[in-house]
Amino acid sequence: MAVKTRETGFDAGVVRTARWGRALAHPARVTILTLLARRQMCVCGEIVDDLPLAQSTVSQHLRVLREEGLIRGEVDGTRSCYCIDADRVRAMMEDLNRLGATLEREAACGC
Amino acid sequence: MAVKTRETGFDAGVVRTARWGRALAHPARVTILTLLARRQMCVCGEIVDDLPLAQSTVSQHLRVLREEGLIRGEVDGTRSCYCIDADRVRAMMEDLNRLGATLEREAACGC
DNA sequence: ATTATTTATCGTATATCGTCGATAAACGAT
DNA sequence: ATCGTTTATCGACGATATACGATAAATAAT
Repeated sequence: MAVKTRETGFDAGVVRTARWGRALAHPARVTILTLLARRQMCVCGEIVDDLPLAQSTVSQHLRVLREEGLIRGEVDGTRSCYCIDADRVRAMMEDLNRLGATLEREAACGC
Repeated sequence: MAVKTRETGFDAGVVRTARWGRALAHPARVTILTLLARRQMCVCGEIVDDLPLAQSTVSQHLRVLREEGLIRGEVDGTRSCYCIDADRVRAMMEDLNRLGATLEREAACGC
């Protein structure tokens, strides 16, 4: 604890949690994740059909999720095949639950 | 399920989850929440002292958290007293854990 | 070989976010 | 009444985020 990142002055763990938040901060990205979970198989461009967004925009959101490690992509011929990275999802949920536990612990306040 | 918001075309539950993500998407806001949890009492401007940001900026982040309902504020004389809204935090964690459960359920994929 | 399909990236436009200083409002203290 | 303290809001500005169309690259299909 109390490890601050030099640039921002924020606790490193807090920064990590905030990055998870940012990854989930757009409905398109949450939708993509649930979509990839629903179909057991890695889906590719069908994601575009299920979203009210242009193909290039969906590709951007996929990139964000990929950069955070929540999904992995593989090229399969002309199409791309994405799937959830279970380990990273678990890591994310651990961080988020750690925050939740911290917040709920002493939530009894006189306000 | 399958309730879409008219404006965006996204599932309503997904939009709600994304809003939680957005609330947590900045280190300052995560810090504020943990700070309010650490001190049992509602703290006010001491938050500013613990953050590497200007007072007005902190006030903005407080506003975001307030708008999402995660914290509540009360004016006490010349100072403002904030504290965590335990119910909303619980609601947030429920939503996030629901997402987590969905994502981890069928994470076994051939990729 | 040509054509069609799929997807990532580029360029760009717009909107939202993050930040600060300045200011105003409310209150306590003198 | 005046002054200091605290905090929310405003205005401005740069930085990100979001969105789209166009394009390029790679492959499949003819």
